[in-house]
Amino acid sequence: MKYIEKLRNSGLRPTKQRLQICEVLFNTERTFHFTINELEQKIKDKIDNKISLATIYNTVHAFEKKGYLKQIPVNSNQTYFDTNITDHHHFYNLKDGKLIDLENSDVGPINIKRKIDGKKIKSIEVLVKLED
Amino acid sequence: MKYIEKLRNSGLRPTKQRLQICEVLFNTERTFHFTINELEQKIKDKIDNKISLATIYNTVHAFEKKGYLKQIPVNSNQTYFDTNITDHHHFYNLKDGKLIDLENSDVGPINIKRKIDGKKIKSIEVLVKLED
DNA sequence: TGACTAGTTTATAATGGTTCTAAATAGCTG
DNA sequence: CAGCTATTTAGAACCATTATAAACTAGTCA
Repeated sequence: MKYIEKLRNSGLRPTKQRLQICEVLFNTERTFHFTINELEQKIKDKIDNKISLATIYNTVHAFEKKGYLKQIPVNSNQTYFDTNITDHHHFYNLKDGKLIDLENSDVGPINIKRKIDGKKIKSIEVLVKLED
Repeated sequence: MKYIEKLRNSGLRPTKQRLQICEVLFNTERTFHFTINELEQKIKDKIDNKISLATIYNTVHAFEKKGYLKQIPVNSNQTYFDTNITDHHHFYNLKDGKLIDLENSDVGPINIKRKIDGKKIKSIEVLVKLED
């Protein structure tokens, strides 16, 4: 299995559950956005055995901490994640709560001119809200 | 009271509670960011009578709908609001969860080149996460 | 291979921000 | 003032997320 190495190299034990979640998250044609609930559903559809909700939360947070997932800042009661970890931005369709990737070429470079003493920039994220 | 007109013009009855919340939110030297909990505390400090939490939620949402407040997209378990309703962006200090305004001149113009059929852009928001 | 140990998984309970409910209250219009 | 509707309120309900603590498992070392 191709994810065993990846996990071990990150200091995460390659458990059956984590490997299965890797399949769902990363063994895809395209990257995608998801909430925990949507991921839970996807796992149910693709995996025979059950993975508990707590494990899904644990795993998603572990993967995020290792940089395999990104959280997307959106105002919603649910947390959105992205399997596309490259620097990029999002449209957020207010009507259905769906996100759409924006390529960097669609936005242009963003240059933050102001500095805050003792702090460094971890990320720059642009959210473009869409309405009808 | 200077907020009576403002409220009436928006179709909101100028109740005692709403006027008091207006004082806390808008009768200030500077604009500021807040969560509902922080606002609740501020109200307790400045107002003699009690305003119920439900009313605070109702009022904040009513004001947001009327455009007197903006929600700021941040990944947090709490919702952040801003009394500065002009177009501007934010630093988000991950350490303490505090927001800092970025002037538009600190960021430069953001030009979204991609269009989505049938949708128009409601807002463009940049969040710059800060770490140590 | 057989423990030993630390890391994981799991069901379930707990937490906490937010929303709902339904009854009491207060603006507004005539 | 009367009557109507909007608003306020305490408390319950909701629901995403986190904590708990017991069972399990991967990795290690003899």
